[in-house]
Amino acid sequence: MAYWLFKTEPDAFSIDDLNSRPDQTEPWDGVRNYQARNFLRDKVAIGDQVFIYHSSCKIVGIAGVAEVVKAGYPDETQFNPESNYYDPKSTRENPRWFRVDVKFVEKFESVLPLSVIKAMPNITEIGLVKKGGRLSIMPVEETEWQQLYTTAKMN
DNA sequence: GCCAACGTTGGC
DNA sequence: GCCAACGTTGGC
Repeated sequence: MAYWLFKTEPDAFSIDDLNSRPDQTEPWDGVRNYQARNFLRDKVAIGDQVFIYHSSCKIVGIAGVAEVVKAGYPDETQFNPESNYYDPKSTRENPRWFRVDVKFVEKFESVLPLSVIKAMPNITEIGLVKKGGRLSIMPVEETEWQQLYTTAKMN
């Protein structure tokens, strides 16, 4: 089993939105970054654990946990001219963009803020603190996952 | 295939 | 709203 972090803007879709769905699942669509695409297409597997990260909001940080319930499959929005995520260069024979489905697992009582994550001395590999923190789908090492999870639960 | 220009992300 | 850090595009 692997660990991941998915970003979302809570103004558009938050962990509470995920939790409030009748079946508590959601397709993670609209990712249009090749590095993130490669993870979604090739690496993310059923049962993997996912930190849900809130970005571009008052308190940015890790808000809770989800679990992958469907591995990578073509993102239908790329074929829809009406969609914001439409990509005219993508074909059904050779889809360019992929997505996965996740289900709600838990919401932390308080968000683990990015400022705290950055101040944790052993958290050095996660994409949040590398590459300018701009990747929207990133792997999390198991040792870092454990530390982040424990810290989030203490808050 | 290089690289400048441009667009986007995202923390602050 | 600013701006730094990236990613993408397109001319050559």
